[in-house]
Amino acid sequence: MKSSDNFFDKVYQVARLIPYGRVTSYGAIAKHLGAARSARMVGWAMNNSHNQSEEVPAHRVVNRKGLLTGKHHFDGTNLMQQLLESEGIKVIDNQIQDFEKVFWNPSEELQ
DNA sequence: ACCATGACGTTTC
DNA sequence: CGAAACGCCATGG
Repeated sequence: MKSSDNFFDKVYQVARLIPYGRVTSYGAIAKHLGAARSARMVGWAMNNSHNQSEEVPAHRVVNRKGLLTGKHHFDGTNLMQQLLESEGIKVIDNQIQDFEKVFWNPSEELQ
């Protein structure tokens, strides 16, 4: 356990706030946390999300292009895609369709 | 303290 | 329009 888990904790909390059928990007979360240039850290936090006691919907977090870059880190190869499709999100070849439509901006939606 | 890595993002060629 | 390089920042060795 780290002392400055605050950053990671924030990422996890925001990730859990993602509504059903919606997705967000690492940069959006990072920006909302005040670390717009730490988008990579958000991804790193997701990598550590398995360390968290509570489950984190990391499958709802993708890169700015709407590409499931992190699907490779899931148990299955297409688990992430299936989870998103299960929520009504169209995913083709690791690419989310209508990404801007399902995009969830924490800074705006959460206000 | 320094070097290497990473589920990103933006700019440049 | 597509690919590559650079930048940013935190964690680990």
